[in-house]
Amino acid sequence: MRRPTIADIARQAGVSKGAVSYALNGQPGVSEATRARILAIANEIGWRPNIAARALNGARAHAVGLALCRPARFLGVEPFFMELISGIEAELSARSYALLLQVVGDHEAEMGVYRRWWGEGRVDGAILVDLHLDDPRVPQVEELGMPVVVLGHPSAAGSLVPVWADDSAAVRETVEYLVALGHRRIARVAGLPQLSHTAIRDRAFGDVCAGLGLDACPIVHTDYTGEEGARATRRLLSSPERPTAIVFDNDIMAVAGLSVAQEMRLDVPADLSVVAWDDSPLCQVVRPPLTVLTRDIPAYGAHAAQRLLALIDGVEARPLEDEAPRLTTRGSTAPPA
Amino acid sequence: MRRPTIADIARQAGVSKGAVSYALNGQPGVSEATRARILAIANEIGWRPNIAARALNGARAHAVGLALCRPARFLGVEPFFMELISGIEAELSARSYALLLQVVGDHEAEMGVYRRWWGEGRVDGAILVDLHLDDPRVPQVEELGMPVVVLGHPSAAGSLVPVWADDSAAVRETVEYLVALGHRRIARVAGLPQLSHTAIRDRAFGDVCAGLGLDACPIVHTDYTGEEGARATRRLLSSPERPTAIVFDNDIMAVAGLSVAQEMRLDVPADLSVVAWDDSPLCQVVRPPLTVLTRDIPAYGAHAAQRLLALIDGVEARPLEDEAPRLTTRGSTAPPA
DNA sequence: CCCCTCGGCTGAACCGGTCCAGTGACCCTC
DNA sequence: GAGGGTCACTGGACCGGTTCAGCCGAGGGG
Repeated sequence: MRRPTIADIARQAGVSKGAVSYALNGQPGVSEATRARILAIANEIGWRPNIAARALNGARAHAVGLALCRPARFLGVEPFFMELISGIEAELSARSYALLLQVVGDHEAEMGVYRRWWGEGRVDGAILVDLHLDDPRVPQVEELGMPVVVLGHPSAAGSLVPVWADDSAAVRETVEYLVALGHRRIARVAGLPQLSHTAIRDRAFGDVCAGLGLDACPIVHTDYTGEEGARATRRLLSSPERPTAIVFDNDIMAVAGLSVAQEMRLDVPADLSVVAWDDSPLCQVVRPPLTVLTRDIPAYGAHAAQRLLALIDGVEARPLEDEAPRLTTRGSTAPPA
Repeated sequence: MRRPTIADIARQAGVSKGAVSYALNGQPGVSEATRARILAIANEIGWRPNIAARALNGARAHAVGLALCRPARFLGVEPFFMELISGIEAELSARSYALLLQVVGDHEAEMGVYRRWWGEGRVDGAILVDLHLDDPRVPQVEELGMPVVVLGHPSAAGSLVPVWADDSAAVRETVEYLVALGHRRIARVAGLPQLSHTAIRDRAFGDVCAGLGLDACPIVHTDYTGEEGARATRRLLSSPERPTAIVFDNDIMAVAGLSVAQEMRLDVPADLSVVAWDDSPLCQVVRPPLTVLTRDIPAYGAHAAQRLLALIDGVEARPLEDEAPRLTTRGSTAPPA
């Protein structure tokens, strides 16, 4: 059962292919009566435009790409990506754009994917995530000439359109809140040090702590996994000057840290306050529920998709600073005992 | 800067388009010398085949679709989908197939997506997940004539190619293990009752409990969220005949249940044993670490992708029963006090 | 009444590949 | 040395749309 084409419609309607094309695309050149007849036939025989044929005429591919460059076992852990994707999706599907997804092993493979997608005309643009310091992808993508929106701070985005949130403000809010509660020894269990947002949060953390005249404010870097989060927490809590509050860079490490504290017979929040970055159902089911830095991740994705679509349409896409993460206090933070 | 086409290569090599096509596709019809020359030129100018042009010749779209039909906030929670996707991906990208992803609100929208993808020639096939009892998508997809692999039990897959795991065996293994430990009152906190795998697990649970002559073995249905998992656990633990072991249908509910038990001053595993379905880093960071039913989810996705690619290639794709989930015991299960 | 305009439509080129029929050139063979 | 076969390659149709130039007829203006 062949898929119907405009030639089939043309034959049935007794007009030319050209007329059918005009009718179906809402362009002038056919009378209303003919247009209605053609639309009725198209509808009846279940015609759909063949995107390949459309794309061949220099038109858009009506798809954008997203390549994720973290090992599968890390990806699954964090709700972040799934939420981000659903936000991107919502925006794309409203405009009938498809999302091409690929999980890659490293940046080289990721660039290979972009080159292929772009070269084959599969996508009209892409969204770059997890920016690194001096990210090699930025100049390479710039050279490729593909429309790209970057999820990350403008300082690392080169000439690409950035969509970002003010992590520094969030760090400041958190530390100031903890200090207001009476904490003086605050630690940070951070993610991968080569990620640009890790660096930004690190610097903000250092600056705020110094500005408030706090004692040692150690930062430990991890790979975002529960195991490393647990190990980092164990180390921090075993030190002679153990912190009374720890800020974690994601939820799974925060939960792991919570478990470690309880294992070490420390009461949370009396002996240790815990803050997690990014809210997730997980943070609310553990006891005590975790104080978190909340972001609207789907909105974040949606905004990136909007900017990308604008870019593809040739509209000048301006950088977008999204809402800064907000501190949501729950049971895991309190004045130190 | 226009993308190079085979016409450009032909001009530079001084041959016809046809010869270039043969050379680039490894087909006979050109001498090795000419082929080498053409490949060198193609490589030099960075030529990539335009998939639209290829697809137009009745060739494959070289993409498969996956539509996920759960609200975004549920999707993010479970690592399942991300792991599944990365497994599917690994198989697809090895064959240079792309994955089209869409998050939809309901089955009707999902069918709309499939109709569009298939009608537009965007995909060569799709993978159907989260089968329901009497799933309306099955007959509709059959009618569409699109190659489809179903992740779910053959009994619900109609004429579509199923890839599934023996959940019944996993349920049996779990209950028998708990009974061997000395448990007599075992409960199950299940997922959405309309899902076919929930029904299968429910039935297996009932059968095994009855077969072993156990007392009341209640089943509570939820929407997979931590909140409902917590509520279900609270209800079960408040009943006069409270269970000494609970088997949860996912990890987040198991963690929520664990928290509820600890809140109610019940010791896990002394007063209550907890088993989670699907291992995830989460299960290992909480205290005690959870006994789980482990599946190799990426492999599951990879197998589905393999079957789908076979189907697309016109090879008869046989149903595939994947490995049954294995019980991995950790600290959350023990003989009842 | 004739010319001009314009709406409505046709026919064909075009996008970038694939693939088939056909054409020489060359070699082998009887 | 004529006939047949193979090899290497060419030219062009084709896929399913879009788009443009051009054509025809009706209606309006002078």
